[in-house]
Parts: sequence; structure tokens; C-alpha cells
Amino acid sequence: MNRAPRANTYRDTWVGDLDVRRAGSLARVSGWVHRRRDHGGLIFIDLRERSGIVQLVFNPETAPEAHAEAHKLRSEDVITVSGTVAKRAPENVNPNLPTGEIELVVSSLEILADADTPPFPIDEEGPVDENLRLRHRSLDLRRTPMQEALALRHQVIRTIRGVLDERDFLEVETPFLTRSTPEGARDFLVPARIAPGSFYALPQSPQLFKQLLMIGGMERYYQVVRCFRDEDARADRLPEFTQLDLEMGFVEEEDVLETTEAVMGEVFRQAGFDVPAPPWPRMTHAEAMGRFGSDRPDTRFGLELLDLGAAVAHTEFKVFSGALASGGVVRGINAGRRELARSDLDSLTELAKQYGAKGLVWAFVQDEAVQEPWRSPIAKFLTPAEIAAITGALDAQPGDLLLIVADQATVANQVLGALRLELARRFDLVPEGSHDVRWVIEFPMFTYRPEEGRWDAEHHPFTAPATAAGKPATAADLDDPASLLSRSYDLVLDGNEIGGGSIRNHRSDVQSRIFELIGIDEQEAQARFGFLLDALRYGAPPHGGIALGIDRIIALLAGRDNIREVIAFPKSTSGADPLTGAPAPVDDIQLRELGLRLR
RNA sequence: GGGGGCGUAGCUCAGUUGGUUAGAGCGCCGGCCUGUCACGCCGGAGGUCGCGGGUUCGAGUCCCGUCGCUCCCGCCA
Repeated sequence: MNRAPRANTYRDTWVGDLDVRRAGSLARVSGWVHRRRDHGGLIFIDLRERSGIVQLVFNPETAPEAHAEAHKLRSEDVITVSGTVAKRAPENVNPNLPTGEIELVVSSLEILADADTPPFPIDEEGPVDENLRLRHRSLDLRRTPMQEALALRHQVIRTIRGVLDERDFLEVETPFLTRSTPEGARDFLVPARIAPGSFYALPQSPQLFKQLLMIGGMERYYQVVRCFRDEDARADRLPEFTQLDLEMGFVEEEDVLETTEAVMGEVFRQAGFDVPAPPWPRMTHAEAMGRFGSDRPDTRFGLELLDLGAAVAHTEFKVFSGALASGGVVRGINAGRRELARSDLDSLTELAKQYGAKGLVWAFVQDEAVQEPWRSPIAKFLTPAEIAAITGALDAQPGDLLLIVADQATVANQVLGALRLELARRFDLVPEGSHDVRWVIEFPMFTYRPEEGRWDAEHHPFTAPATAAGKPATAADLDDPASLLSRSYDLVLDGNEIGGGSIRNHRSDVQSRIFELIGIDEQEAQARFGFLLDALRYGAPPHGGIALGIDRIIALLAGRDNIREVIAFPKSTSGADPLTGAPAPVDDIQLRELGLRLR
């Protein structure tokens, strides 16, 4: 600990601060009974609080009263003790304990609170049902992993604040009770008593407010802020989450990237997380999709996607020729020498289908001198020249497993990208301790939604478009939406998106044209985003920013496989809170006040 | 909304082809124990096999339904 506590009834030092230099002195400490070792005569108690653990010794000859009382101690009882810090004899030193060179010989003991037997062990790190942990979160928080995770979380946020403070950022709070703008995710709604039938919405992000802050001349804003999206959870996604939200005035992409690198570079450095120092490499969205089948590529291992269109351009095999004829692609990966049973290949095929493929072609390359060139269900549909061309295009050697998907490019890339990650998991392809951080840039601005007959913003509609040449787009450039890129950027760590942002539209004509393109007419735009459009007319500086996912970042730094492990009081994947029982029904009186009636 | 996995003692788990009284380790309770540190030794208690239904002479085990947790797809501008 940084600083000793003020001496009071309960303690005059943290247990973790006790060491041989204090041998012979008196100390008063408090905490929880971690473990007891009752020898009938001597009783040893491990006393735990946040700073660590210290061994207490109760001796029936020197302190009979305290010793008698100590017999009653059980796990997680809360106690205060006074005694003498004693250097342990060399043979009694515990090298596994930071305070193992000393112990506290207790002269007096007070039991401040008994504890019922805990529903799961606090003194070991073995697996415990997560729902049980969440129901007894106060007990779970006492365990080392949660203590470490929340301490790391604090340290990361402190680092963020430090760097941004040095760079003249102001932390400004934005409202939680705001207006629903049903654009992306589903909103959480809060019924308004003052206007029955009307609702507040909890913010999906402070996006519009931070833009108003830029128009308001704040120049550099940040906030560590809770955001809410009423969508199904995942290991890395909960309906309620925390992001570092920042925005800067009079900037272009380079400024936001450099600032983010300064913040995150320092976070990684202080956390002892082994990634290269900034600046970090950049990869275009097109390259990421093409080589890795993902807009958040994990580049720590190979198995890159390769195009087989040329190799099968004239094939009569209908699966391939049909895909090519309808504007699709034939692409594949060389999975390398893998021993896979038929059932393993079937499970890969299932995975491919889950991601939208109609099927998965697999082939084992064999030694041509002694066998057919491929062992594959489709070998008989291909000419020897086609097989040779595919084998060559994938740079395959005898023994290699080839996985091929024929479909529309987006589907084929996504499927192969997922297969690539699955193979990495099964065969442990990511080198131990290897980490990669990089930017993905030059996202397409719009994607066409044929079923709705309109364009949709790939990032969000406040993102500034760029021409294919990389210049800021004008309202006129928006007549050709397919050609436009967006001035956005994502930060990717080990195949995880940990942040994303963009340069925004500061011109109301460009912003209005974008709304029009994505099917929001002027009246609707005014109704939903009028306050932003109005503000844009009074002189908005060019501005841009980014949002970084704090929960994900902490989880990755801590090596945890889901973000609930780094959140003090998380929801479960169903969105429920096992601790409080939320969501829960409310009284009729409350409903009446809100003008609500349940159906 | 869909798919996979899990649900047996307080905890973590085992439970064979459907067959006697459902087990283990830890924890808990009692006793003994003055140098342990995952203390040790002896003894003991503890079960709605998630819940409901069905098949069967017989169900922890098979079938149907349902609930909860979890991973994934959809969704997440």
C-alpha cells in the first residue's frame, strides 16, 4: 500500500506492510480469517485484507484469553488483533508468503463479526459456478482474481486520465436520461412520469453529446462512461458496459490515432503488457478482409486466405463455377499438416454453415508419386490441371489440409476467417505470450441493403466520408456512395476490436445528404437529430474522436476470457442480475404514476 | 429467434449396458494435537440427482417439455 492508514481502534498498519524491519514492535491489524490451523496448543490464523496476508500466532501460555477466543474463529470471521511483530526462526519462514519472514504474536483478539460458512471457498482459486459467485458477489470480490482485476482496472483508468490530463483534455459528463434515437442497437427505455406515454432512453454512447461539446468549443473532451445497448450478451459484450470516450476539435485522423497511441501505449506499458511501442501498424479494411477474413484480424498466426478464382476459372465443377458466375469467389486456406478425423472435418463444415456457407470443401494433398493428388470428396469433379492449380495457389505440400469455400465474397471471407480462428484454437497456433496491436483503416462508408433498397452507414451516420483517393468527400461526392470510404479507424488487439472512431461530419450539408442516402428524410432527421443538425449550422469545427472498450481492454490485459471477470457487478449473459434479481416487477402504484398498464 | 455444452452433497466432480443402500476430494460438525502455513490424526452429519411429465418390473442414466447458467449464430449504427 502507498500509505499507512490512520491509526484507530481497528488498525495502525496494513498487514501487507509488515516485515522484518518491524520485528519487535507492536502492531494492531484487522481483517478476515483466511485460514486457521488449530493445533490444540498453538493456533495459527492467516489474516487477510486487501494488502495481503499475515500469520497470527496464538500462544496459550503467553495470551490465554486470546487463545481461548481464537478457538472459536472460523473462515471469514472479521477480527481485530494486537500483538508483537516477530521475526520467524529460519526453519519457520514461509517463502510463499510476502510476509513469510515474520508473524504477529497476538496478545489480544476481538471478534468484530462472525461469518456463516461461505457457500464457496474464498481461500482458493478453483472454479466455482458463476451464478453462485454473482449471487454472493461480496464474497467473490474477496478472492484474489477479483481483487487483482479491479485493482488493474483502477490502474488502467488512472493511467488514461493521467495521459489525457497532460494533453489538456477536459472530462465532461453527459446525460444518462436522454432521447431515443433508434438507429443502431435497441435502446433501454425509461418511462417518464412527467410525460406519461413518453420515455427517456439510456445512451448507447455519448456520440451526439460529444459532438455538441466540440461545437461548444471544449476542444478536447473525454469521459469514462457507461453505455447501454439492449442486445444479447456475449463473452465480450454486456448490455451495460464502460468505454473511454474522447473527442478532439480541429483534428484529422492522424491526431486521434496519435492521441490514442499515447494513451493505450502507456496503458500497455504500465500493465507490463508486451506489445510493440507505438506507432502501430495500419491495415486497410480491404486487406484485413482479404487476407484474414475479418475486420479485426488476428495476425499472430498464418493460415491466410488466398484467392482460387484464377485456378478454377474454367472449371465444370458447379459449386465453383456457379459461385463465380454469380459474382462470387472461390477462396481457400492452407491449414497445413493436420491430422483430422472425418468427424473433425464434419464439425468444421458445421461451423462453416453456421457462418453462412452452403458447404465446405476439404482436401488432403497426397504424395503424387504414389497416390492420387488429393484425398477429397470433390477430387473426382476436378481435372488434374485444376487440382494442380489449386494446390499451387495455396502453396501446398503433401500432407497439407486445404479448406475451400465458394460463395459471395463477404460470406466466403467470413467463413474462412472463422475457420482460421477455429484451427488456431484447436492446434494452438498463437505463440504463447505473443501480442499484436494494429489499426484497421479505410472502411467502406456505406453498404447496400438490397432487401431494404437503401444504403446503410457501415460505421455510423455521423462519420465523415472520404473519396476513394482518400480526400474528404463533399456533398456532391455522395452521389456515388459505393465508391466512398469512411474516415474511420478501429483499434485491434489480438483479434479483438478494442476501439473505434472517426472524423465526424462538421458540415450540415454533408450530414443532411448522408441521412437522405440512408433513408432518413429531412423531417425524420430533424425529429431525431435536430439538435445536432441545428448546432452544426452555427459553426462546427472539424472534429473527430474514438471510443475504447474499457471492459474488453482490462479483460485482455488480465488474460480473462470474459468481461464479467473484470466488472464488479456484471449482468449475466441473459441480461439479468443474479445479485439484485433485476429486472423485477414493480408495484401497481409505480406503474400508475408512470401512466403504464401491463398487457 | 436459432444451435452447442452444462445442471448429482455447501463447493469441485465421478457415477459403466437402465438394476442392491448414489460415491470421492475439499468444506462443515465433534474429539485429539505447541511450529503449522493446502497442518495432521480419529469420528460424524450432509442428497427434491434443476423442475414437470412419460417409457419401464425398475430411471441420476432413456424420451418429451420446461427453467437456469454458459459458448456461438442472428443482433450489436
